[in-house]
Amino acid sequence: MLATATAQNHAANVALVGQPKREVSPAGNRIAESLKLINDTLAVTRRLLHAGDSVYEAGERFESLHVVNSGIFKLVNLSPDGREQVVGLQFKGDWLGFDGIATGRHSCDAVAMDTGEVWTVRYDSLLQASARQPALMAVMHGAMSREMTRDRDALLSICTLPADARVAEFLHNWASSLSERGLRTDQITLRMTRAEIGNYLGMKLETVSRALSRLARDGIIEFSEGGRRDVRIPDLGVLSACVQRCVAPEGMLQ
Amino acid sequence: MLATATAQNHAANVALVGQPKREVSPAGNRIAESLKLINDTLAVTRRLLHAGDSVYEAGERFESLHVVNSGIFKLVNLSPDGREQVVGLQFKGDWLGFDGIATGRHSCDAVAMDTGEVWTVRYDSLLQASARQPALMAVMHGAMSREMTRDRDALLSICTLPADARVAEFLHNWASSLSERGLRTDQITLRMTRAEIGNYLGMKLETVSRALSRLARDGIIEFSEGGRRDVRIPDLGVLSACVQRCVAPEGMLQ
DNA sequence: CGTAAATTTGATACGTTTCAACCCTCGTGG
DNA sequence: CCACGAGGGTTGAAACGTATCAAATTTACG
Repeated sequence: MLATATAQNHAANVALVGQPKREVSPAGNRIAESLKLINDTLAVTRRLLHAGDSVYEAGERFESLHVVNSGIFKLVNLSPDGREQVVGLQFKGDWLGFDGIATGRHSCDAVAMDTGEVWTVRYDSLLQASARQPALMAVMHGAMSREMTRDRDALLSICTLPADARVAEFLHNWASSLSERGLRTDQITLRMTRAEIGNYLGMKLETVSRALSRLARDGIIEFSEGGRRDVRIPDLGVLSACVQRCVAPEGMLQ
Repeated sequence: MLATATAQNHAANVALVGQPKREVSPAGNRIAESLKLINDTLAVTRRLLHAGDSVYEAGERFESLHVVNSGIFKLVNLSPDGREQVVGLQFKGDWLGFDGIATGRHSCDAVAMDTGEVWTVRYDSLLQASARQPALMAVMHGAMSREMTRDRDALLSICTLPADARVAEFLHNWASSLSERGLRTDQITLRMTRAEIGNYLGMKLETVSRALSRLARDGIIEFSEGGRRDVRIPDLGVLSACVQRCVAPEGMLQ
C-alpha cells in the first residue's frame, strides 16, 4: 500500500488542509480501532523499549506476537555469513513476530529505533480469543497481508528505481505512514542514520547522503537549521513527482 | 527458509543417497500432509492453468485463496507507472492470494509459468472450516509466515550479494524447493526466460546469461545437450560454496 | 522450413561503491 | 571553559560492477 498509493494519499492530504479540526484518515481509524479491539479483548503485556532494545532476536523461540503501540521498530534479517539487511520498518498498529509462526523460531531481529511500547500477546491465547471474537482474527490477517504487500512494494522499488528515487520514495512513505496515523507530515524526524537508511534501501550511506543533498538542492526537501536528521517536506506531491521523473524515459513535460 | 537452510538441505540430500526407497524430507511431509488436510476438510475447486494464465490479477476483487497442487507460479507486482517486478515464485504446497486479504483487492498478478493446478478455496469458508478444524488455520498461518520469511531472504540476497552469487543462490533455492518436494535436484528445468530470472533477481537478462556462462565455465553447473533451459547441478554443496566465495572478504582457502 | 523469440558475447557507458579527507555536533574531562 | 575524541555526515576522485547497445547465433514454433 505504501508505495502504490501515492496519488491517493496526496489527495487525502490536500483534502485535510481545509478541515479546521484534524480529521483522522481511514487508515488511521483502522489502526485506532484495531488497537482498541486488541486492548479490549486480549490480556496484553505492555512492554516499554528504548533505542537499540530488541523485542525478539533471530533464533529465539516463538511464543508471542507483538503490536506496536508507539515508536518505530526495524526488522533485521541476518545471513549465516554475517550479512544483514533491514527488511521492514514497523509503525504504530503494525505487528511484530509473524516470521516465527512457521518454524516456531524467529528468523529475524526486531529492534526499537527509539523509545516505544509494544503490546505482547501469546500466540496461542490470541488464537483462542479469535475463536470467540472473529474480528480479532481479521485484524491479524489484515496485518499479515498488509505487511506482505508492503514488503513487495519495497522490493519493487529496490529493483526498479535508481538511488535518488528510492530515497525520495522512502521519505514519501515515511510521511505517508505518519499521515495515516494522524501525525504531521511536513516536518519529519528520521530516527535512522544514513547507514541504516542505506541498508534498508539497498545502497551505501554515501549514496543516501548524496541523494538527500540533491533533493535539498532542488528544494524538494529542506533540512532543519539544527542537525540534518530533521527533514521538512514542503510538498508531498512534488516529492512523488520527483520519483516519477526518475522513471520517465525522457522529455515528458506533461 | 530457502535462502538460509543451505547447509541443512544439502545434508538432507546426502542422507537420502543411501536410501533404496525414496524418503520424503520433513518439509516434503509437511507439504503432503497440508495438501491432504486441505483436500479432506475443504470443498476445493480444482483449476488447471497453462503457461501465461493468471490465477488472479492486481485490482481484482479478493474472495479466495489458492493452494498450488502442481506447477510453478510467479507473483508479479506492478507500479502505477508501469514498472513490474517478480516478487515471488510459488511451488507445490505454497499459497496464492494472501495479498488481497487486507484491502479486499489483489495487489499483484499470480501467473502460471507452465501447466499446473491450483485448489481454490473461498476465504470465508476457509475461516469457517478453521473454526472446526484448527489445524487448517495452522497450515494457513504457516504458509503466510513461511512466505514472509522467504521474501525477506530474497531481499537480503538482492541487497547484499553480487550478480553471480544471486544467480547461484537462485539455482540452489530452486533445487532446494524441488528437493523438499521429493523431486530430483541434480537436473532442473528452468521454466523462466533469462529476462524473467533477471527481473526476479534484480538484474538484466545479459547479466544472468553471463553469470550462468561463468558458472558453467567453472564446472559448477552444466547445460544439457539440448537447450540451455535445462541445468545440471553436479554438487549442490559446491554451488552454495560458490555463493560464500563471492561474499568472503579475501583469501579464505578452507 | 522460415520467422520471431531467446540467448550469448563483446564493447562501451553509466551509476554506485570505495576510499579518503574534512566538517560538524555533542558529551566528557582536564 | 575549552580541549578533546567519537560518531555521524558531507563531498570529491577513482575504481568497480552492472546496464546498455549492438551483433551474431541458437532455439522455438506455426
